[in-house]
Amino acid sequence: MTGSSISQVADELDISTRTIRFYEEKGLIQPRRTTGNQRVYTPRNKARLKLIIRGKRFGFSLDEIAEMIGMADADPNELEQIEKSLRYGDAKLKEIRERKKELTLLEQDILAVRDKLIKRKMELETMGTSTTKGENE
Amino acid sequence: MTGSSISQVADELDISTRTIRFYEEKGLIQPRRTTGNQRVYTPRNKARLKLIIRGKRFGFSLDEIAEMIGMADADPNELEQIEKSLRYGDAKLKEIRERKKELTLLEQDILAVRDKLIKRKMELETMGTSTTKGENE
DNA sequence: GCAAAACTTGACGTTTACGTAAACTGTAAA
DNA sequence: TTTACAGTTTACGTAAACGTCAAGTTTTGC
Repeated sequence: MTGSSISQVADELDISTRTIRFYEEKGLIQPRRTTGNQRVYTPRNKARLKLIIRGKRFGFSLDEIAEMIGMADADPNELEQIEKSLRYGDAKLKEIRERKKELTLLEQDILAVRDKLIKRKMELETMGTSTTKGENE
Repeated sequence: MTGSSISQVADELDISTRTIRFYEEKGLIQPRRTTGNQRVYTPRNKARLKLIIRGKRFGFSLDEIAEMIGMADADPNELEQIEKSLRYGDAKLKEIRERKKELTLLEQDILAVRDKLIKRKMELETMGTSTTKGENE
């Protein structure tokens, strides 16, 4: 129930301790401290870090992620604030769904190239060593 | 059949001309030139740019994208080269599929936050104006 | 209880991905 | 042809996201 140290978390999530501290500087996480002032990470803190990393992998900037998280941390007593957060979250969800579609497009782009390469490979294999330059498109 | 100018492409793809020239500097595109040395972009060039932009949205660095594109440009006459490209492409496909899964996780993270916010909102609404500070979890 | 390992806060350095300005050239319209 | 706009290269500037010391503090293992 003690929680993890910063280097344990760094190992676990495969990021540097500097990165973790940097995210804290930016206000993305607020781990507790020991009496000796060392950072302690709960599972919840780790989940938050995972979310950040995940967001980053999709090209979201830390500022954007901060907003997403700001959403999570919004003072839960201000109705106005909650509604703003909900709107922001919904926009992000829409964006995420669009990216899913684009990811499929990217996948198809690569599959198309792959198909061409495979066809060309088969040609080369059945054709023996004759060096015919196929058309370029 | 003349192709587009750099600013036309910039408008079309919603990026700056600087960005387009920068991608060229990095070797990601090679548009033809007019007799007056101005860049001319074919639909194929544009498709390439779209692929770059798409890749960027998934957190791929320009260097990584350059590698992907290198795959597409591999000399189709060298069997060895083709096989290398295929392996590279397959690796990228695997990566893309992993990202798809993660994207779903990110979506779920945000949905979870959303649910909490909605619950809290309903509490506030039914509860009238009493300012009770709920527990923080 | 003491050295070694891990942690702390600065603070400056580096890379990526462009922005921006300068100084010049090509192109289109009146 | 001149004028104005679009394009070209070169080069310095910058914001984001960390990397990398340095110098001191805390924790841990013997």
